[in-house]
Amino acid sequence: MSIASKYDPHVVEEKWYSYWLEKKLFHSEPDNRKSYTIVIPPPNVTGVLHMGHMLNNTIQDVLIRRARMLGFNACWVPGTDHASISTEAKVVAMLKERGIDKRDLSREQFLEYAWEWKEKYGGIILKQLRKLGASCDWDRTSFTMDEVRYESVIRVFVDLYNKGLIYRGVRMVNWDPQALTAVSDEEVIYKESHGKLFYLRYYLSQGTVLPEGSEESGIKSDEKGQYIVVATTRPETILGDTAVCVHPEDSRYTALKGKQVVVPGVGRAVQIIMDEYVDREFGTGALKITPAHDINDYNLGMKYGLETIDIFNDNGTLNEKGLQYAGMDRFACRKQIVKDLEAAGLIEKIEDYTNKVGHSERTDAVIEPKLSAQWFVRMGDLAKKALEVVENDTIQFHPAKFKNTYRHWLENIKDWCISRQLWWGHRIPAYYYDVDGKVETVVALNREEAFRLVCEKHPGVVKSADELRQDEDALDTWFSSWLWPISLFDGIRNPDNEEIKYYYPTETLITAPDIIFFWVARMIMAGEEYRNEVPFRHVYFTGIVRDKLGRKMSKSLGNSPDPIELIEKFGADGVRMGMLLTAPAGNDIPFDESICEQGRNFSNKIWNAMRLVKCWEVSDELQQSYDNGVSVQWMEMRMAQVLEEIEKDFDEFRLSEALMKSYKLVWDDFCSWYLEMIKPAYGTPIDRETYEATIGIFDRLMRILHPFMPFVTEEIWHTLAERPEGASIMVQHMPHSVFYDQRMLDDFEMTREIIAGVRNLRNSKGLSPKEVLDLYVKGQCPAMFNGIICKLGNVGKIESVADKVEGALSFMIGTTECFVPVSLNIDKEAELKKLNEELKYAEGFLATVMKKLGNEKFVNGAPEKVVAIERQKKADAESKIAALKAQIEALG
RNA sequence: GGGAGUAUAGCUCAGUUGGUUCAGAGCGUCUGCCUUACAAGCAGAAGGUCAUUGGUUCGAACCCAAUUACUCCCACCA
Repeated sequence: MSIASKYDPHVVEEKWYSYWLEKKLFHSEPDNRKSYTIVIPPPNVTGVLHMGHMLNNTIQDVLIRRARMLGFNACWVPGTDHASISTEAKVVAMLKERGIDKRDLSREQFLEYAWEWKEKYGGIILKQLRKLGASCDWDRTSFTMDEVRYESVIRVFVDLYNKGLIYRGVRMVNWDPQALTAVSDEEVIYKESHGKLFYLRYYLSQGTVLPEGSEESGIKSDEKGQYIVVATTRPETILGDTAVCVHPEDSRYTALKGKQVVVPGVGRAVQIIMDEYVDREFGTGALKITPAHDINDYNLGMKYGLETIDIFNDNGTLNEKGLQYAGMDRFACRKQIVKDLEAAGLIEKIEDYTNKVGHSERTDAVIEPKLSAQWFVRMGDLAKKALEVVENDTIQFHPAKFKNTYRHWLENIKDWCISRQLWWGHRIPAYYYDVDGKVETVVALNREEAFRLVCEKHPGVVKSADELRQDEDALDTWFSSWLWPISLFDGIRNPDNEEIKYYYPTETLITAPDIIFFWVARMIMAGEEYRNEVPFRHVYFTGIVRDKLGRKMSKSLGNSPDPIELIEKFGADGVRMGMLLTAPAGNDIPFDESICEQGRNFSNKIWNAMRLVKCWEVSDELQQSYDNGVSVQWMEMRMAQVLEEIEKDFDEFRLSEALMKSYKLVWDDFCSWYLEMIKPAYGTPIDRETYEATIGIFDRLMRILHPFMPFVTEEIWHTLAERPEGASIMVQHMPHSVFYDQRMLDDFEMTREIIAGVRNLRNSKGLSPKEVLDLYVKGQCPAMFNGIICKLGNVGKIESVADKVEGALSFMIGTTECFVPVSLNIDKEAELKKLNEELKYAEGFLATVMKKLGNEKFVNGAPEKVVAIERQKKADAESKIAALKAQIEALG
């Protein structure tokens, strides 16, 4: 038979993926089996596969394939996310390249381009997932903006609004005065910039008299009166000042409590407020408060009921509140106001100062914090329920340490701002109209419905639906993602449909820990609100894939390998295995291409094991030998033992451990031991019974490995035996652990050690593996595997002896002495040295044991079992020491 | 600034309720082998003061405290 000695994944992977698709093996329909559902964390629709996806989706595939083989109705639903911010940014950039400015387009025109873009690049990432072997039910592929998902999102918005859980409020946004739009936090780039820190004088209001002795503190005075000094980097914003704040425990300013100061150059008297927010060390410890132009100031303004004075126009020029500076650009104003204040003697000093200033990623303009009306979801009750189900382990986190992070966030949660100043996304279904010069709002599923509501509320005010003005903003992308596990099965629009009842709740969510708040927490909230049930039972947090220097993978660093190229190089199975081996849950993965080599080598190892087995000539006449019978028995038991461990690992989501154990079971136990044990001598046949047993074992080993390495296992499974048309390993039963005899396994461990001892002896003495040696054993030794020892150690005969053998090399396994007579001269010096070292070690060991046993507190305090073990150790050590001493004496 | 986490062999990680000499695995390294499935392989070996310092205990890699270093998340420095 001619089978290539190297496994070639390329043909195999193509072949089996098409086969699986063709036989509809990934597709799921509700039936009477138990469901096992995973919903994919939807990747950005215009994204391309990176290493993070590889890891995440490999894990999902492992779990879903295993569930399928365990007899569940496994359903893995794929889909993509419209990702408002990043997709819109990409479309804007694309338009710019074509010489089109977004501002010149209408909303409709822009969206047309955006959909065009989506059609062109959307879903590339899903195609790439197929290369990885992902067993998604592709018939169910969804998009967060397709019809079902769109309607679900809008319905939820309307519903929450009607329940009073959605409201409109004020919030500080990052305003780009050049693009005339708000930009997201992610689009703000903080740059170091060299500016000045201006120290301004705020005089106390006329008539204010401070008590004696306050001069040496923060309060100064000159001919014009008493004043305090406030430091600022943005002197132009004093036009919007409505307070000055100091720390309540700052002794320099205690006298100021309840007093007022005058904003320099503006003449407005503002109150002094006291709050612990102020950093006493910074500047003079006094802070000017401009609620309209700084988020912290805004919060303080809310807390103390301060007036909010917005001094800017949208384009960054001063408005009428800017007094004589109205119409000037904000930076020109800064220069002018400094000049004017200096002239008026209101500036104490100016220092150089370096700080970080936010710039717009799109236009590079300096970001202006600006108050604006936004939509919010009330988090109170939703958060409470979401916290509860994680605290009481209805939902389990793996690893559990993320519960802490989760708790902290939910306990300090703020309302969720869900409006975004974007076009690409779900447009907010709020409609505005005017009644007596006042703007009124209705929220409805669509314009017609809105019109109907308006007619009820204010009959005759609005003539037609077209007159209603719909909100220009789109919803935060997470406002659609949080419904994903429900909306995928149409559970929002049709809450009682068969699919949602069957597939929901899903089983496990696999995601990265950095979106625990954005996504995980909110899905839990939505699940509680709309299904009254958690969306998943387990959350498996993957690590972040880094390069081998520990840096995050990023495009700009160019340190992210192309997963598709990796698959080309090492095969999908190799890459999958490489990723999983170094990826315990929640740990970051320092990724190095070379770890995929181990996976590739393993594929090859299995391939060659198959080659070996398939090239044996099978004899029907030959009786199974005793040794072969024992070998089969041992392998079966060993497999049962490891399976037990693997099952436990899966229960605890220790996937790397489970894979490593499977790896060693196949490579070490099966290939290195079992196959060597039963391998017939060259040119001789193997008996049928052993052969069939071996095929059976091989078959089950492939099933164990299948979730990790789907392609190579399918290929080999088909090679091992004739399979009916349409058969596939992916729908075979996963082997279960069965009873095994621990004694027999322990005996074999001893056998292994004896064989290793003999081999080691050869190695260290330069004896050829071809030279047959004899073995004499003094002490306990299982005879069951003697034939195996002879075969694998190339031992001629094994004899049990009562006394030590003169002139032989020796080694000890526990308290058992093994002697190997050799023809060559024994190097007495070296032997003595080795024996003395062992003796020294054994005596040291005995000493520690004796110390323990001599300690009354130990003997009385420790459990009996532990003491008994110590006594046994003492006895073993003593007999070992006696044996070693005897050997040393014999040599010397 | 607030919160969370990590520290064990050259690298990546196990180590379950404190109790066997418990200090482990894989990779890498070194030595010897082209042995008839596989050199993408086979047979062996070496490698660690369990970050540091104290404490609790008969007994600590494990529990407690402090220190040091690193990582992540959130908020952002007037």
